[in-house]
Amino acid sequence: MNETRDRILDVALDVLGENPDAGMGDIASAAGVVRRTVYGHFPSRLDLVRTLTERAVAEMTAVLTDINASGAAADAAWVEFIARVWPVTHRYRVLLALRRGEYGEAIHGLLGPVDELLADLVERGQDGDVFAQHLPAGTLSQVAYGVVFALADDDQQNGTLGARAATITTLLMLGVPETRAVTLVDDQP
Amino acid sequence: MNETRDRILDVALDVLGENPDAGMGDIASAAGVVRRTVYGHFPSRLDLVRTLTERAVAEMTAVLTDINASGAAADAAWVEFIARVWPVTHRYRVLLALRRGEYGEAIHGLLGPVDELLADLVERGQDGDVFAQHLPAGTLSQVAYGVVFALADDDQQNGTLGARAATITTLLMLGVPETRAVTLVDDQP
DNA sequence: AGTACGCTGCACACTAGTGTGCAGTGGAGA
DNA sequence: TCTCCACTGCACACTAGTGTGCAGCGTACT
Repeated sequence: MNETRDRILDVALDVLGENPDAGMGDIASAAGVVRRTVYGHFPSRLDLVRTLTERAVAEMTAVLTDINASGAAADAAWVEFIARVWPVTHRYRVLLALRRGEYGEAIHGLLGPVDELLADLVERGQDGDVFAQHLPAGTLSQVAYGVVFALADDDQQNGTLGARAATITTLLMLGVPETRAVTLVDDQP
Repeated sequence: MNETRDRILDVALDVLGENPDAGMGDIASAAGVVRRTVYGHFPSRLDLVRTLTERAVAEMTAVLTDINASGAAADAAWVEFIARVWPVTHRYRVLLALRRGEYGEAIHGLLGPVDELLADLVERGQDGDVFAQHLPAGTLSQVAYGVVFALADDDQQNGTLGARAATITTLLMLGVPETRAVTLVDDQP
């Protein structure tokens, strides 16, 4: 049930991914529905965007808490994190744009938990001398996963090639030596 | 002469840096001037944005061609590049936002020359085995200087601390080993 | 057959921005 | 002093989006 609502959400992710300033009308017609119908499911544009964000945040926090609980080394945990979120990263590339822009404030709040989990992971790596300390954990984690989104955005076919490159690039900037980075990535099941 | 025009441009850089969607009215009042006056100098919003971009591009291409002519090694050239553009990078952080958004097409075109020069520099480094090859030169250069802008945006006081951290972070992601990166940065006059 | 419900296709009011026209004002320079 | 010119302050027309109201329509379920 609610297939129209789901289709609107799916399509909105695409449309807003292409152009974060797209209007309700654009989303509606992309979903093969009339604008009025979208308002039937989401009272306001912000509601739609918030729902989208909550979806994304739920997925990412699930992965991150799972990984954090596994007690793996920070660098291995990072590799697993990228490997697991990569398939959906391109779909959620819109998050990058949403943090700035109209609803920045509201969205930023929702992303808070993800930010914290990532910062914790990076900090753990820095404390264990696995990651470099040229930047504070909060900043480094933000920039690193910003790079992941940027690369996912670039990698249109979203192949495994991109996943490997993204993982290596971020490991490098986290201060992991290239040889170790390659080993970690190739050990991935 | 034209001090009002210059003030508008300066202020616009700040205002649009804060909020890329700011209107002509916001820019005008921030410049202590009435909206109508802004239109006196710039026939349309796009004209203003284009002028701003041309300014930034001119500065960056000047630095890059200068460095490219010096014939330094790619990694040393990169360090010099960051050192020289860093002081103005925070001012031009708006460029990040402008590439997407309303005038993306137009702005992207203007940034072309900068993109090419950067890609050339990175490619030179890859050919000489100074930089890693996990990503094509075009992508790697884009992501790396995206990180520079992101860090400049984060580093509110825009101190030399940030410059050092930004340089090291980007060198790492370019595949330069940490020891070498630190040496390069500390050799900087 | 009847009903409930989700979608449609209009209508509307409202907001916020862009870009233009034009008369008026004040100060700097010939 | 007179003139030029930049800036002002208002008017306006236009666009593009948001969000709402309401009658109608078709389909699926009972």
